[in-house]
Order: sequence, then structure tokens, then C-alpha cells
Amino acid sequence: MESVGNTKGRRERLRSETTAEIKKVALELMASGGPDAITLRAIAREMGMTANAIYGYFATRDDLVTTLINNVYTSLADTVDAAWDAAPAQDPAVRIQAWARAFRDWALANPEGFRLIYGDPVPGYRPPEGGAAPEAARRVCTGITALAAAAWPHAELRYSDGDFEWSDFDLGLLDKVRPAFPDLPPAAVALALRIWSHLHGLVSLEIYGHLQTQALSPEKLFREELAQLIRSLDIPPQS
Amino acid sequence: MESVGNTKGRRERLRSETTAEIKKVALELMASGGPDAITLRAIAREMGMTANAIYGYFATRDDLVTTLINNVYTSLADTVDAAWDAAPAQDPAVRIQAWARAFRDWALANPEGFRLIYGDPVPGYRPPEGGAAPEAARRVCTGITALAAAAWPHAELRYSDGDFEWSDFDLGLLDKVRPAFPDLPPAAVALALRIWSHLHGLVSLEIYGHLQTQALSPEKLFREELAQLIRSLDIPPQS
DNA sequence: TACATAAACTATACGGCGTGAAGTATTTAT
DNA sequence: ATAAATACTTCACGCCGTATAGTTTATGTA
Repeated sequence: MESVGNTKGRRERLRSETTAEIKKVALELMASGGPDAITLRAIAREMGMTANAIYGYFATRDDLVTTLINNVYTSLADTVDAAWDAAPAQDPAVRIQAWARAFRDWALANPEGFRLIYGDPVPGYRPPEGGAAPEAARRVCTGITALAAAAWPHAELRYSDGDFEWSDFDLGLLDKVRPAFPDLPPAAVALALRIWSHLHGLVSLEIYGHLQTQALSPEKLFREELAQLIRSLDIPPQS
Repeated sequence: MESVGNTKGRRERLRSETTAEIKKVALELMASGGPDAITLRAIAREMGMTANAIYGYFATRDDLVTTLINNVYTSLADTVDAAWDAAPAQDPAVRIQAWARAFRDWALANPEGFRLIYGDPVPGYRPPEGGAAPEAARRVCTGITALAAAAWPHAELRYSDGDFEWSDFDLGLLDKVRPAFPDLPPAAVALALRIWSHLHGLVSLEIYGHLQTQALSPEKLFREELAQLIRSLDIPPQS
């Protein structure tokens, strides 16, 4: 009965350490060999265990992948949130740029993670219904909504039409967005989603190499995209 | 020595028929079970053959997938090209809309094909260096360049800066683009690529379901994106 | 028409994968 | 000291791509 104080906690500690090592090794395998390299057998081999031992920690391989996705997605969300917070609140243009650059930089630094999150990452893997991944997705989207909200006072005139309604959007998203930005109309959320798709689209093409056969300087293209984005939001300089 | 006239051609014909059937079955499997379902054994099973028999037609599974990608990519390129040609040349806005809608409609009708082309389609598959896929990619990109070229007279003022140079783009692309549009500056190609990334990004998010946890009406979002795109190109109505 | 040849296909096998069932050793709790 | 829980292994099954060798069938030539 836990006489010393850590007798009971020992197994638990070992257990969480092993869990952490499994995830660590899986991420290393992913980094070196792509998402396809995440196999229970390879992880076990790396750890000097049997593949079946992992079943004591994760019910299936998909469960492990789901956990990894959650971790990676959270890391992305943390990164872009931090960049947003670090940028000066007075200047929306700078802030938006900071957010977008953080997103692209993260993707370029973690291409495998990007594919894990946004691609068809692992052979046969299908994401579960709920869980932390949609949560993190909404967190990222909320970040963009903050971005759109910061620009909305200036951009409103240009984007206020389009007859969007609240019912056009996912409730799980709105539950996060509306309390945070009570005055934002549906059109602003639509704008946020479109900004999101622009950034995602360009970075996605770059990460997957589909841009490579066309543009040799994705950086320049991204810079131009950002410049046009900010211009299209009608943000006055030094707001 | 081909005495009758078709004696020699028979084997060849049977061969090409079998090749066609392999591709057909593979595409059916992909349509029903996703890109992961493309396995030599499943194809052979469906055809009443041994998996190894396929090696007489395709050197490896990756070779088969590459061929499929080429076929599917070509079908996409044909579709958008046809939509472009069918739209009235006098009205760039309508033409651009036709192109974009054709792209999205094709993607929605062939989601598995879309993933095959633009995703991380099949376990462990890595595309070869050259081949028809980059070719088709450039064909699609050329289509967008035509789109940008049609709008350039009006959009020039807004996008002519950005200090792009020809060296920023892939030679294989420029070889197709520059002869077709001799007067187009580098900035217009950059604009084309950005338009491409916008459309691709939105459709990609929709196809992969990453939009589902956020927007319930991708159609409306796409319509708005198109409207803003055309507006941002400064195309006067009824040009 | 007989025969050599080439093509199409099968059989067998290897290693890798996820995973289920059963067994073993070690640690913990009573 | 003993019973229970935990961590892990062993074995097995069916899936995969693919290499090698063997077999059947169609073809071109003498």
C-alpha cells in the first residue's frame, strides 16, 4: 500500500516511460523514413522488444498513429499560437505574417509531420470520429479566425457579402469561435477558412513536391502570396 | 511472318487487352477501397490470375501505379482543358469559372483519383523522376496560365510587382508556357501558380475531409472563393 | 506438318506487415 | 507465502511485394 511513497508509482512510471519511448521511436522512424516507416515491428525492433509487446500500450497500430497525430497536431497549434502571441497586437499585418510564416516554417521543418496530419499518412489508416485531432484542427482554425478578426474592421467592406450563415459552419468550431469573437459575422469565418485554405494549399503543394516541377522558389511565391493576402485585407500600414 | 495479316498482331492485341484490364480493375479497386486497395494480389484475384502474372505487364507495383497516375492525371487535364475550350473566349470571368468548376467537379467525382495524384497515394510509393505525371501537372499548370493570361490585361496593375524572374520557374514549365503566351511577364506566371494553389488548396481540404470539421458547405465556400478570385483579377463584366 | 522458341502464366518461397491466442516470468498486494 | 496482476514472449494466421524456377500454350520456321 505504497508504504515508502513511490512503491506503487513505480510500475506506473515505467509504463509511462515506455509509452513515451514508443512514441519517440515512432516519430524518429517517421522523420527518417516517412509515415510509412511507422510499423509496430520496426518500433519494437528499435526498442529491443517484440512487436506484440506494444499492444500492451496501444490497442492497435491505428491507435498509436492517432496519438502521434494528436501530439504532432498539438505541436503545430502551439507553434502558430506562440508566433501569434509573440507578434505585436497593434499591427495586424505583422501578426498575420508571423502566423503564416510560423505555419510554413513548421511545415518545412516537419514535413513528415505535415503529411501525417494533412495527408493520407499511413497505409490504410483512417482517423477516428472524434478525438484530439479535430480539436487541434479547430485550434488552428481558431488561430486563423483571430487573424481574420484582427483584419475584419478593415476587410469588412470587401467581404461582407456572400450570404453566409452560422449554419454553414461546424458547431464544434463555432463553439470555440463565437465566444472568443462575439461580434464576428459568418462572412468573417468564411474569410478565415478561405485564408486558411490559401496558406494550406500553397504549403501543401510545396511539401508534397507538386510545386517543384513548376516553381523553383516557393519562398518567393509564399512571400508574394502573403503580400497579396495582406493587401486584400485592406489593412492600413501601422494600424 | 504475318502471312494472313493479323496472325502476328493477335498476341499483341491480347496483350494490350490484358494490360487494359489490369488498369481497369486497379482503378475499380481504387474507387471502391481507396488507393490502398491497389494490390497486385487483389487485381490478380479479380482477374482469376496469379499475382505474378502481372509482372509480365508491369515490372513492379510502382510501375503500375505510375501508369495509373499518368492515366488519371491525363483525364483530369483533358477535363479541365475541355471545360476551358467550351467556355466563351470573350469572357475571361466565365472561362475561369468554368475551369475552376471543372476542376472541383472532377475532384469530387474522382476523389480517389485526386488522392492518387496529389496525395501520398499508395503505401511506400515514390514517383519516378520524369514521366508523364509531371507532364500532366505542367499541362494543368499551363491551363491556369492561360487563365492568368486571359485576366492579365486587367490584373496587371495589381500584380505586376513582386520582382519575379524567369529563373524562378521550372524550365519544363516555361518551355510550354512562353511559346504559348509570348508577352506574359514572370509575374503573371507567379499569379497563375498562386491561383492554382488557391484552387488546389480548397479542393484538397475538401477531398481529404479536413474542411468537414469546420465548414458544412464547401460548395458555398468555393463559390465565394471564385467570386473573390475573379474580383481580385479586376476583370470588368462582359469583357 | 514437325519442331524450336518465345511468351504467358503458375508454383513455391522469402521476408515484412498487423494482430490474435496462449504461455511465461516478474512484480505487486494480501 | 501465496494469489493476482502486469509485462512480455512465442507461435500462428493471413495479408502484402517480389524473386526464381518450372510449365503450358501459342507462334514462326524448316
